[in-house]
Amino acid sequence: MVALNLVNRLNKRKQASDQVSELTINRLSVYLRCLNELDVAGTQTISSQALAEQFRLNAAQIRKDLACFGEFGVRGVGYYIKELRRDLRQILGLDRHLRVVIMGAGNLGLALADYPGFRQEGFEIAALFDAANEKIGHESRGGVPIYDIKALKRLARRERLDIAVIAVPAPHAQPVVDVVVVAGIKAILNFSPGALKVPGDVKLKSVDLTVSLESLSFYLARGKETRG
Amino acid sequence: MVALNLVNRLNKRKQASDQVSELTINRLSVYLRCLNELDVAGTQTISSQALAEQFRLNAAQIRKDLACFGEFGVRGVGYYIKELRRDLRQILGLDRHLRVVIMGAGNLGLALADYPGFRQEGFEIAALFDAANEKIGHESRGGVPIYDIKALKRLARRERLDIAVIAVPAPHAQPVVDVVVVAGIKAILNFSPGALKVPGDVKLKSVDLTVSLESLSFYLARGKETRG
DNA sequence: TTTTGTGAACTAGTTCACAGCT
DNA sequence: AGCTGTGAACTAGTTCACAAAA
Repeated sequence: MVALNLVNRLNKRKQASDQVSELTINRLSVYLRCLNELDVAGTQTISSQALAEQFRLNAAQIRKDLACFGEFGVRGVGYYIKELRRDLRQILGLDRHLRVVIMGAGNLGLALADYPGFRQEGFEIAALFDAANEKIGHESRGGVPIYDIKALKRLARRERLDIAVIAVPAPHAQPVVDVVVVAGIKAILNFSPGALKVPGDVKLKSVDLTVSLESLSFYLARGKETRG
Repeated sequence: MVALNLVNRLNKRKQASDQVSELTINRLSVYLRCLNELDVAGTQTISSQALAEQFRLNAAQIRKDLACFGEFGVRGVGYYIKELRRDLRQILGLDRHLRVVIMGAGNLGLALADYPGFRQEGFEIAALFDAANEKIGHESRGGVPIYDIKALKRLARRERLDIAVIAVPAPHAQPVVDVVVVAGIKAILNFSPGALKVPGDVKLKSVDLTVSLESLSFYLARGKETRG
């Protein structure tokens, strides 16, 4: 009976082509983290209302976000945490092992290689790549090996590499991205400032630390003005 | 004559209370970086159209963004790069020295402390703070000193600290943020996953690396489906 | 003529409110 | 009774298109 319900729900799942917003995807990831915590705490079910209160969000928003992918709730009850957790992991593609490489074995690259948050949810930091001879052959504190950037294409051919993280200085970012693209990697998380060009079939996501800091600066300047 | 025009423009500047969107602020920071590059390259003026082409953005968008703060362009000409650069720096509050502290002297905190992008545009990494005795008294490779987190309040009283960067493990994030808030710091850049609570007069900006990676994972899973 | 600044039109995203299950 | 799923209403953000200025 439960099994049949599950099949029904999965069948109802909407087509991928519906074009889901990036904001929705980001929130699914947030919901998943919350569900993980609730699951560990032993909670069985949660309503969209209760979940919304966790991050001062609107309950309808959560329901709409989930509705992009099917019907996961039970009216009068809410969502079964274990079930929704499993469904979200599947939607986000976390039900398989994902191999990540980090381009640039400088301070930032090395820190990201050993960042515990990346290890969770099935991500594996497979390797670091750098152009500097003195770094090649060594490894991060956490044991991630550092290879020559020239070896990326070879490694990518030998084993599947899913995501590349760009942690090289700004002037090298575009050439390094080009190497990543040629190696056939289809998803890039970029930490270097400035715009990068990638082909249409490559998903690029950028985290711009300078922009983040400068926007905080704006609110500081603005705040003073308002209060003054 | 030029001086008079400048005064006119600044007088026209709209009130801060207009409530400018965060997206606009982020873009201003992007425009500024572009203007810096153009200025170094010796370019004198640029039209919103030409600027828009740099990051496949709409020209009207740029003009609207700027219009939130006044009239900076010259019809038939475009924008004088040096002038607009100076105006944007002022709007973003970058015309003064900003002091940044980093909470957490782990891999990530140490990497951020020496990150060259932060040094630009007037940001100074004043100190790292950690709770681990064996770290206190040492410094980052780049020479940023590591202090005891208990000393934050004292330091904040002695010298102005503008922005705190949270680079501690997730379970410590909220308590550390509380310490930062008590020390009177009004802007926080958070790298730890999960929601944090701050009072209304503190501006919190979060960069969630797990969410970024998981959203890339979604597009990988989705892409396969579409192509398959 | 060129290009800004901006109202109007459009598009995307959020919230409301309620029918319909359980 | 309680809570989901969703159309309708609303709000925010983007793009168009053109009058006005240099």
